[in-house]
Amino acid sequence: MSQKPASSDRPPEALRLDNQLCFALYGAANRMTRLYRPMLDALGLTYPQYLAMLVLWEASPRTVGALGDALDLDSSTLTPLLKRLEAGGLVERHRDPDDERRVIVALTDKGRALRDQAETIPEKLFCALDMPLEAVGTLRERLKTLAK
Amino acid sequence: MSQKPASSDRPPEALRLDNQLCFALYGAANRMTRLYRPMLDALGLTYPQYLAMLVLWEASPRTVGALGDALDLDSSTLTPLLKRLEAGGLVERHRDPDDERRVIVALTDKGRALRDQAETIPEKLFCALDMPLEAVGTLRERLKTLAK
DNA sequence: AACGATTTAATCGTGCGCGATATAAATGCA
DNA sequence: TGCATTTATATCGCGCACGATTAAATCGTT
Repeated sequence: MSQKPASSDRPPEALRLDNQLCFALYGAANRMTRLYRPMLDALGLTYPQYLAMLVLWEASPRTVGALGDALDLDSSTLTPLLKRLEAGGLVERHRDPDDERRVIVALTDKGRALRDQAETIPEKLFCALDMPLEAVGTLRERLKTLAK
Repeated sequence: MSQKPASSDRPPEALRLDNQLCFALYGAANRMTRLYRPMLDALGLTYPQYLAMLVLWEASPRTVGALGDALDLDSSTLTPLLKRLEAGGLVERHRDPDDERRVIVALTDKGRALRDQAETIPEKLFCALDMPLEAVGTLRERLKTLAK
């Protein structure tokens, strides 16, 4: 009954899009960005900018390097992003006098104030997800350790 | 003992980066792309190009719209990507004679042949993940339904 | 003090994602 | 038939991600 698949029977299961963790992750990440977009538009932030602001709301000032460590991004991504946040008046950037290689990124009053508007976002997003709180936590922790 | 957090005690738990499903997803997706990159470089493909090829290896030819449905991308993303695949000789694009609005994307012999080289990728990636097969499947299915 | 190695950030080019818009073909319907 | 509407793809601009490179400051060793 069973038969060894000939070359023409490919793709094998392993290459089917449906079986790819990578595609599930890719699609979920794209959909998540779309879910945030309308809320972040109201704050004048993009999705990666929002993540950078989360880091700064926890601790400001921070060096570019420290931000990069927290977000797992390097300066070629962060520098232009931070310049846009600076242009929007949310942060200030200046060289560290103690080590001129470093650039210190600090929230402005406007940047700190934006946190108040952001506070409603997690709740709204949780509702949009329509998923038990515990399941969200489980998934989040699983993703944190994925490929790391 | 307990105290109501004052305004200065923010950010509240809800805004902490550690608690964000969106950031876990963002980071995992970035890391996944990095994990694939060396393998895909060998095939001359980017990560989204690889996903498009997976779709075509399952069924070619397909219209741009059908590819977009499968990948959840629209023509503004796909058209340039497909032009690059065409420039690389992996696909051909031509208008559907039965409906001149549609563009049909078909694998070339070279595009079909690339599948042989791609076949080793899922196994290599699974090893790199270092995660039980069942856990990969569970995570994948969970992600498929996330925010959809 | 000198000088090579390391660290830190910026710059540049390429390829996504996607909103907004454009264009052309097909369809609906009065 | 004629014309508005809908559908399918393409175009354009912006903001990431990231590899490769550059430039400057600091560190370590002698």
